[in-house]
Amino acid sequence: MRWEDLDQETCSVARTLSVVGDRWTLMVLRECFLGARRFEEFESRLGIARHVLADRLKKLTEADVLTKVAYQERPRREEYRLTEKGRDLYPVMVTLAQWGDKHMAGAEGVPLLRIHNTCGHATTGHLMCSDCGEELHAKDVSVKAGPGAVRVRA
Amino acid sequence: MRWEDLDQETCSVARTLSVVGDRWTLMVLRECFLGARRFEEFESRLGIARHVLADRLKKLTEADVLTKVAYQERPRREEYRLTEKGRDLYPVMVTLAQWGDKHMAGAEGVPLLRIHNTCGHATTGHLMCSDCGEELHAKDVSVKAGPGAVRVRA
DNA sequence: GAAAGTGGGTTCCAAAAGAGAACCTGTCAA
DNA sequence: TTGACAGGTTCTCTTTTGGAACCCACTTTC
Repeated sequence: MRWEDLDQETCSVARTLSVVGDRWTLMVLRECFLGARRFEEFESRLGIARHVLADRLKKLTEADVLTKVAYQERPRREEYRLTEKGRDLYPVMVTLAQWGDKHMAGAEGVPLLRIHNTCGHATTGHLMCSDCGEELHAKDVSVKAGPGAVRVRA
Repeated sequence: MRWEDLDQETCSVARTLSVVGDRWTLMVLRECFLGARRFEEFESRLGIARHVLADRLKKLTEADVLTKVAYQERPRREEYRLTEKGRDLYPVMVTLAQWGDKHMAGAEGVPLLRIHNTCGHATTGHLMCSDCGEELHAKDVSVKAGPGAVRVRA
């Protein structure tokens, strides 16, 4: 299967990955959530090849995950900002980061703490059921074909 | 920067992506959570090139995300199962799927519903603060250098 | 007013990774 | 003895990266 065909899949994970599942794309988005906006910033923070960065920013903009906003005229300069759709990827970032905190941090501890400004404490996000409020674990969740299922998976 | 250097980064997202941030790896893991275990199953469900699949399964096994378990002797046949470390990636899968549900599903609706067996209802996971129990949103969370921070980021 | 700097790219080449198909290895069943 | 099955490996060809150089519209400095 070619990567470009992924968005045709009857699976939300596959469809999401068709947008952000690339080697560099999630790293670019990480920098967005950490405040990066300009081409130069992304390049120097990530050490990514410039044409690859240009391509990823273009694709993310086309996918409406980022948007270009002019921050000066003459010479016109534009920066990239997360859209609402892009900000909706925040839970993905947090869950990725937390897996890294748990399984990839060395003896020296986690590199970055997340502070919940609302309550003022260092926080970890827990995935809770929208219905009963209990924490969701893989073993307690099964899947069922939804309205958009073309074929049912085992 | 080369992809292999990512696990040296002082960032849990980068470190996580060094293990699962590959084009195909997350698709392989999706199938694991949907019940796939055998080489043949992964191949036919994903349409992935066989040598790429072999390579990803090997790397995931080396990273202790999957483990090989013999399910028959003579001829010896082994299947791949998620380890505890692998199952810990479940929140990542759910958040990816939910983003796809929200932003990539067409008019026909979401392809797959997740049922929380504990309460019996179709569920969506919400990321809640471990401390105050409120839902975590990007705008309410800031970052701070943790004990494992080598250099502080802006 | 020429030279250098800035931000955001594009172009080039060599190297690495991917797609697709064919082939290999035990083992059993027909 | 021929085939089938599961799980790979090997081959060739195409696509994508990594890294460096170049470009362009302006501005600032000499």
